[in-house]
Amino acid sequence: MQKIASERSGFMNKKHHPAKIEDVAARANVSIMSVSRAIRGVDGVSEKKRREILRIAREMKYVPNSNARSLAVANSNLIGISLPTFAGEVFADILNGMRRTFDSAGYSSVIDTTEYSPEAELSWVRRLLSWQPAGIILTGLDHQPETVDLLRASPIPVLEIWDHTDTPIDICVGIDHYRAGQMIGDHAVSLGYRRPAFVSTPRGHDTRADNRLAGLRDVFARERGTEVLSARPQSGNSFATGFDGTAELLGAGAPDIICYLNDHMAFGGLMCCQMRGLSVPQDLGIVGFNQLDLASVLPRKLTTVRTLRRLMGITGATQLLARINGVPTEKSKPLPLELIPGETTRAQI
Amino acid sequence: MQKIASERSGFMNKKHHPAKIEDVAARANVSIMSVSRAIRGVDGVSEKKRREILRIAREMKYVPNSNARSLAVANSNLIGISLPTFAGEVFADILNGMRRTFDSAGYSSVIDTTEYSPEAELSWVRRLLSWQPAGIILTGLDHQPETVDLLRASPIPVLEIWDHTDTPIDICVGIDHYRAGQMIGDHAVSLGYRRPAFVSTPRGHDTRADNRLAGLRDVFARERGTEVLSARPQSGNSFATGFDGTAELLGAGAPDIICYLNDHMAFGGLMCCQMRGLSVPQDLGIVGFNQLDLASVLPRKLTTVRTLRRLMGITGATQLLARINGVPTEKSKPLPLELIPGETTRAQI
DNA sequence: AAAATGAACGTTAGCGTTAACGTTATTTGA
DNA sequence: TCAAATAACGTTAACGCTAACGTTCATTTT
Repeated sequence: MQKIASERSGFMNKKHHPAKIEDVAARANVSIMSVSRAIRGVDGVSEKKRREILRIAREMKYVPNSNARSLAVANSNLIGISLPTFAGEVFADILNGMRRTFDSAGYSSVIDTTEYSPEAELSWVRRLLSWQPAGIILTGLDHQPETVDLLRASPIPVLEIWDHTDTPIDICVGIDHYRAGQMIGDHAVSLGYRRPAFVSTPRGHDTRADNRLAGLRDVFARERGTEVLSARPQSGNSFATGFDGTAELLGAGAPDIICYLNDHMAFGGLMCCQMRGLSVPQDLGIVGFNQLDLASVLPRKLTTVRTLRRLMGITGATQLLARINGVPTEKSKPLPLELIPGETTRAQI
Repeated sequence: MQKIASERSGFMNKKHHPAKIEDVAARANVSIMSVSRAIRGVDGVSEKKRREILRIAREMKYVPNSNARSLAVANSNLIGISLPTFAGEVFADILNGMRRTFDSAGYSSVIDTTEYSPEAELSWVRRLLSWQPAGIILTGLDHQPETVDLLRASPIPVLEIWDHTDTPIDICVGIDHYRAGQMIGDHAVSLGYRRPAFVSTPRGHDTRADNRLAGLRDVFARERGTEVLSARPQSGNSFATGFDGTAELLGAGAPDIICYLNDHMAFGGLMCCQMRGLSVPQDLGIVGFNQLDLASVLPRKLTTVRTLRRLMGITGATQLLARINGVPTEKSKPLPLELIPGETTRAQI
């Protein structure tokens, strides 16, 4: 004597309410559970009935309610991801690696960007937790204390990606940005450069930029006893930042090599040099970072550092999936860096 | 005589189960409903008790279960978004515009990329529908019939963005790509060009590229009676595509102007010309699209078409929110295009 | 002073699904 | 041939939350 659920709406002057499992069951003359089993592909229904049920479900345009499912099984197949920004290739590459991995494992990813704000990250984490995600991914290591508390208190696996530390919240996959700065410094020193400079953005919370600068600075302090000039112009985009930062540095001091936060900025720098009639690498060395797509068409090969971003995404996702499935995993996994010598720095002296 | 829910786990050798509303209620000596009301900020609790409850909830690190909430109220504050790709500035710009708008209205967005596959779009739409989202956004107009059926059958508002049509699934905000192609064609014709070519990617389902090419083709057919050469190399990225496509076209015919799917490809083309010793615009005209960041640092201003992508995102999101709130909205809203004459095409003759 | 009001709570009944356990036919084994 | 095993179902009770309606008790109104 149960009433059919879809009748609850009294009269339906608009689009009618979507079918639920109950409606499919009624129409197929089976119990709700048989429909549930048929839909999920678990056994407990005969092949004949399963086909029949699936046919009817399709006919009725039945779409399972994930909220009800997640509530019943007390978890979801969502992976929550926090990125600083969608701009640029870097995070898009990492993201693609992760997504491909999650997709093929049946997980969906929900993404938010924080624009480099730990407060925004915290509010995202709060929202995420309310969805009972299977896992959470944060970019970098710079979090609000409450973010860390919340995540530690929850049973949900957490991956910190892009940066590297031995003491992650849970697990960590990334590169050592300080080491990257050192690599660039070592290379520059080996080529005989003496007056380095660094261009990045004025973002308060891009600790990767700070770490790379620190690595570079330490090498030059040790090997040459020189300071690293630094510019952080507030420009609209990476290309402009590189251009403006270079102009600023060329006005302020007389660097013989400028290192940039990424290849796009380095390109902006190259354009600035070209405009001022400076030749690269004769008058000035230029070093990028990340080996971005742009570099593939430049007539002069850019000196840069290769970061395996896609691989990082895949590795991170794989590690997180392992954690989710209870497989023991390494706390922290650093990815290799490779300095790519190019023609925007002078040849070995 | 109700048992405390958190005790259900028998013994808790790991992190204990997260607190639920019931636990907070017990600890605060009030009913579940008072906690619910306090958390949601609706009235029905005294200020004194509300503060007390919120304090306790925070102490217990209580996080509401969104699945249960969505199930109970039969909707969510999710907006599902489908994009072709995260690569490139275009969709990142649109996305940023949309996200900002949704965020400030209290909605979260869940995003998926289809890599230009309508099949992938369909499976995403299916998954989306199961989450009872408040709205759905698709990029472009090229969908599987079943996608359209599903969305038409559901009561959920749908926005199609980036492209333009008078017969959207529900509502539509974008630009007319055919018109954009015509604009480029008109400009090229007015500058006296006679042998146009077009470079894009080999993606089967980027109908925008096809529409722009069609617009360009029709103008040249009408005004000059000439064909448009076309190259669609399978390269790794936009820059390389532009480079390779240009090489291909220069080998095949003798175009006097090449139009590209976007500025990045145009830059690849410029680099190809530079390498071959061709001077732009004397030997060849170059036209980009979208006015991307890169263009801001190029020494020679690129002829391109400005698209208001961020505005498009904001407009689209605003329209969709209006639909969600039952406010009457226009079916379809085209955004303006502006041709930006530059120095990579010859001056008016 | 009795009645009417309203704020501040609590109770009940779902929301749509699944896990766990029943029940009924059908097959199998000795 | 009959108990035992198995396949194919159905029933019941959650999952954590909220809408709708009850209840209580201090105010206000007449």
